[in-house]
Amino acid sequence: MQHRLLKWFHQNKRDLPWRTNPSWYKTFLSEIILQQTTVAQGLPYYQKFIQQYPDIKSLAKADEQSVLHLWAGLGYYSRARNMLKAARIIYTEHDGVFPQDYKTALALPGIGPYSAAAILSISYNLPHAVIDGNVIRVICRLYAIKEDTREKNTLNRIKKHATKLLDKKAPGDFNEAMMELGATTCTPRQPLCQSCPINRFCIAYKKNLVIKIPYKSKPAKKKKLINLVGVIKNKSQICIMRRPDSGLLAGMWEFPILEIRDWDNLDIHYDRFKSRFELTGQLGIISEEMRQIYSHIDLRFKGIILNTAKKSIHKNDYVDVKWVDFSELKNYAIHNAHKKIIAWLADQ
DNA sequence: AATGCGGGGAT
DNA sequence: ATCCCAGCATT
Repeated sequence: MQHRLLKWFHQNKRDLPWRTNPSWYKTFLSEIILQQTTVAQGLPYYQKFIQQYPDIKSLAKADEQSVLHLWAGLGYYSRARNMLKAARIIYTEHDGVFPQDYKTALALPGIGPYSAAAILSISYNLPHAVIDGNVIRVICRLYAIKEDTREKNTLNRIKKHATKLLDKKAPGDFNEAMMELGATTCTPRQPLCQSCPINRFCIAYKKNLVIKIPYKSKPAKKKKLINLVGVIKNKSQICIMRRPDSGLLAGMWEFPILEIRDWDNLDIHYDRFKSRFELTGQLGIISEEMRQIYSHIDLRFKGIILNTAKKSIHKNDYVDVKWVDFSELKNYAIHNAHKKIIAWLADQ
């Protein structure tokens, strides 16, 4: 099994930038970026990061806002913040080299069981089996495991299989091969079982259960939220604020918002917005409804332009305030929902 | 064990 | 509109 898989991998692996002249740093960077993220989505970000921060020293010495700015749009922003923290620890406490044992790796911020196993196996050929979404799917099908993959019990079974299967001579290649197979052949919806190198070992394939496996229970329903997004203008300047360092979109810049229950009584919302930020001013145009789906929130929002004569403003829970020209907005780490507001403004 | 944390693509 | 994908940290 291992031999067939490895041979397939060597013949079919995708040509990805972290695979040419590999180093632990490239692996580290790519693995953090690819957490909860497809290669297609993460690739341009990897290119930007390796260009701007080519080695551990340059990353360790970067400031958080620069890293968040480069990360903006990719989501799960704590990954960026933790990656920076980890880089600083590696640089100052581990002589600038990624730790070579599992426990020490796991202690780094943002490095969990998956990333530790991935980096240690790929960079140092250490025998740790990775368990990611691809591996879960491949193993569930190989052994026709029908139980809910959200359950701890099921994951423990999968981990046992993965550890047993791991090729101890080439753990890095084996791990990459399993994930590559899951990403390109043993896919969720239309798996290419005919061209799978290990279909002869696959119980789900034999029993015609491939499309029913793996089973995953439904996640909780998303909470619905509605925001009024205030584009507060003083002459040519626009007000942006930075969110607190924890919680949703931590540390990111945005236009000040007001949470509302529905779109009725817009005049009242408008007054509440002004009193919340201790503003006076004239209401301008209001945008069409926009939408952003987060992992646990379904957000609908509209932009509303507000012209004010003064720059005094109340911060509320925000930690920083700036007045900038429209053209300067691109220099700030602004999350995707409010990039949609910027696109709307650009259209005016 | 459950929840919080983004974004995008396919159907 | 509704499905799906993908790890880590905190509670």
